[in-house]
Amino acid sequence: MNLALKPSTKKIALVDCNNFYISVERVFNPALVNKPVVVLSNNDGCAVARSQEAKDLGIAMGAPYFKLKQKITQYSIEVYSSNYVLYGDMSARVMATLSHFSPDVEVYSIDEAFIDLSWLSGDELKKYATAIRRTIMMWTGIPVSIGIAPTKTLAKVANRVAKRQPQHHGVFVYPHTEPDKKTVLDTIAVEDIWGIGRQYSIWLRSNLINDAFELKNTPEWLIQPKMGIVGIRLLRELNGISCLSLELQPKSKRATCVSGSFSHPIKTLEQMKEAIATHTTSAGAKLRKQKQSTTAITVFILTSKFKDNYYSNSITITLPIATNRTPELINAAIRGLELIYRDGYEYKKAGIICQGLIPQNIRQGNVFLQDYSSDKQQRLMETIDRLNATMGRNTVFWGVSGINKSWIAKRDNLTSRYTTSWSELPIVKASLPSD
DNA sequence: TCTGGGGTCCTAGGACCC
DNA sequence: TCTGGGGTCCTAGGACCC
Repeated sequence: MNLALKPSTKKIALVDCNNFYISVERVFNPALVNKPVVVLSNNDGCAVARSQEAKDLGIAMGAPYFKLKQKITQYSIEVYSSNYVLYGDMSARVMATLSHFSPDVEVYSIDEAFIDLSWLSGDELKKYATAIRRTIMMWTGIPVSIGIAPTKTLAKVANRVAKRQPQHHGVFVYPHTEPDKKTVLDTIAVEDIWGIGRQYSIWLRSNLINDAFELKNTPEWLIQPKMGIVGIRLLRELNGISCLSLELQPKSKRATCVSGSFSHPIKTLEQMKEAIATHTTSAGAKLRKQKQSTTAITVFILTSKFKDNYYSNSITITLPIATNRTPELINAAIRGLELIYRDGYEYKKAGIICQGLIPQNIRQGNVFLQDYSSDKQQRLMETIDRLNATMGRNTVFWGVSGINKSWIAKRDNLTSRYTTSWSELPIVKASLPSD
């Protein structure tokens, strides 16, 4: 047998926060416990998180808000705009808690982490994971589910079992014997496997591969032509052969994107310039925080795809020198915008993507241009970032970004940033019992 | 009136080079 | 009829994830 195909002996745990955004809202507003709650996407567009009670009422992931309004009134569903500052801060607390339990933590997303527990014996796993779960609840108030298996893909499967089957109390260890594995994999529909999305599940089902057990036993030659190397890896992971290792160092980003829908359509170039300049300003701040510079900037604009007269366009501007300075970025973005903007359309969304990111300390000189490194410009950017960090976002901004910003996204039901803003600390209202 | 945002990886195909 | 071969780099588009 090929050495690389040896079954994994690792014990990988996937720790996943239950209904994360909802759980965060509940930490700061316990009255929401046991009630149907929905959190909306940016611009209050559609439902991105639902409590179990809301799921039971048939609120689908991604359902547009305007289609939900009737149900929301009918069942008194609580609705919140997404509060990413608060969710990000609570996420960091959960991840910090995990690092007390394993030296090897891969933060996979805002609400999930893979951790290595390979040093534990099979018998100790359940007890240890239960302790993790209890500690996270105690320190942060967030409920989690934990699935443990020899590969990441199987840990995802185990996590699903932990979450769906209450008898396991939120912790499930993937079994060792073949019949037990079959029992678990039989319950996982093919579209619920990590890495199988809409297109692949349609194809798999048309080939009579309907669940994880059937996929596990499909020969590689059948999968390869359609799903390529990704499919082969997935198949092997299901068979206990590790193809995806733990990524302990966060990889530096290859691209950074800032985009957004408008509260109402933009119909003039002037307003669009404001929007693009605003997004570009955020992107610049992101790049500087990541200590990266960009070599190219893509501008894109589009109208609603749900309406007639659809128009979308994009353009990529290559920068003569990699930069993360807002004025240079805005110049390039506006230049791009002017090339793709057409009058007579109602634009619904716009954004920019910075690509070809490189570490900001590597500065590739261009012999035709003077190099501006480490001069007043650099100090100016640092000062602006510091002011905005300490005195609030947009304390200092560029005039071209506009002042009114009537197009800015809606967030009508926003909770406070309880953990990161002194002015928004939770208020405890105490009243003395009257006799 | 109202349909998210920010990412990753992989592949195919074209341009270009020797 | 014939159209080198091998390699790299870049880009666009598809599929997926949370």
